[in-house]
Amino acid sequence: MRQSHLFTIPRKESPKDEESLNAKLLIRAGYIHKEMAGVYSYLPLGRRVLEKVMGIIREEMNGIGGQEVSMAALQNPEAWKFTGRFDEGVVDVWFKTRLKNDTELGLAFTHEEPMTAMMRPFIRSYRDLPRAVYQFQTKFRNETRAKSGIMRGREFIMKDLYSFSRSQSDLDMFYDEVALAYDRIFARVGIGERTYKTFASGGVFSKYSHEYQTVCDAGEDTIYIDEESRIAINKEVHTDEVIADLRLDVSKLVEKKSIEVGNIFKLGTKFSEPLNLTYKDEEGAMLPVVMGSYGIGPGRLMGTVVELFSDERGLVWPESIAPFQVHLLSLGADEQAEALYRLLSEAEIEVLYDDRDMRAGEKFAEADLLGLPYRVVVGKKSIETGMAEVKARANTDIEMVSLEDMASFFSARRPRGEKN
RNA sequence: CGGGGCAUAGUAUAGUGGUAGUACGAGUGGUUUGGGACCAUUUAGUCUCGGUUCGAUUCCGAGUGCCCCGACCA
Repeated sequence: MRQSHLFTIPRKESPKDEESLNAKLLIRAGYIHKEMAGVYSYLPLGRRVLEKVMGIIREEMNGIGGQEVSMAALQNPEAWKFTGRFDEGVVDVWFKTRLKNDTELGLAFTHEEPMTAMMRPFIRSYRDLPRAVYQFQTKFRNETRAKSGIMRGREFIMKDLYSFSRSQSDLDMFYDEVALAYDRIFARVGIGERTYKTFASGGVFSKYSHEYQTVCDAGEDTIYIDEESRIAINKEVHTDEVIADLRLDVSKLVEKKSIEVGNIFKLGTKFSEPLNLTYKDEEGAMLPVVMGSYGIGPGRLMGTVVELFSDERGLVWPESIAPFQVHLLSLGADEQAEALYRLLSEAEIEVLYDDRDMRAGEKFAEADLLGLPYRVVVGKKSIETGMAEVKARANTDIEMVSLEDMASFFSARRPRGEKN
């Protein structure tokens, strides 16, 4: 993409109505636009990052048999009445609205009830199980206090996966598969080694649930980590019983601030029973389906990466989720830069081409702010030598690469998992 | 929801009970061109409502918005 066509404009100064690093940088760099407290729009660059994140999640969800759907954000209270969760006294984050005829509706804050109800006609016997259904969908939560930029908003996209199994043991198996898929997702996004599968409070059907907590000072959560075993527990379950149960040594636990980037939860029959989602087993007995739910917030994940990897000059994207792989800057060598841009584009390398007529300093500063993994500078020297300078955003090393080798240079560095 | 703070051009900030200033940005002309250049010129602003006052952007009250701490958080 030509930067002269990109409608967003980086700015030098941080917005005064943001305190969190992720919001400051993403707004400055033109990745997001703030609509109101806790509500952000994604601009072209931000949208591309979000798509990359969702692409990785999608691949991993499909890899464990997930089938993607897209459920409505407007919700009929009907299904919710079976669980009592339409009641404001039970769930206080609802946004509600009304039809012209005065029927009350809810705006999705999660989808257990509608999902469970939707699956009823499709799950009849044990032959229809197991199933895993997921979506990327906008959730609305009327938080009393939005905070931390895109980390805790009132409207956000969530990947929510729901599993449907015959038995608790089948659920346990699938749950572990999801856990492994989550590990792969966080590793691919670049935060694997800082992300801990963390024990958190469970529900009626299991002792614990698990949260994926990424160690980061900007986090809202507190976890305790045993580095040797990589076992972590949320502060909320930091009790003598739990520590004994998990055979942890209190003295070895290290307290850390962290961001909850995902969670996995065994629901059991908590929803299938009240909503009457049943199947017939081999003997013809009607049994409730055993369910699980598994969430990841792609936007929060993006914010976490910003918090973790940015430096004083701006954003620093891991290659796997960068909006473009290469930032091509022309410094007074437009002809060569144009040719290189065409070459890279033909090789299907994602390039943001700074074809604007601006001073070098501004181009460098903006490139640093945008944080694309590789910066390629085509300047006057390139005209004579046929070489361009390649620099990774994450370090200071500069490599000279000939213009004709550039496409294969970057093809070899293409992040894994990408199809093109 | 409890507590605290803030609200001035597109952005970031000064300042004053009496004609609102600076920087960046943007427009125009020119000189520049490898780390946010320079000159000239133009552009544009006091959150809303009410009160005090001859006069309010400034003081007072309410509202709204935003930020932070806490509470809350499938």
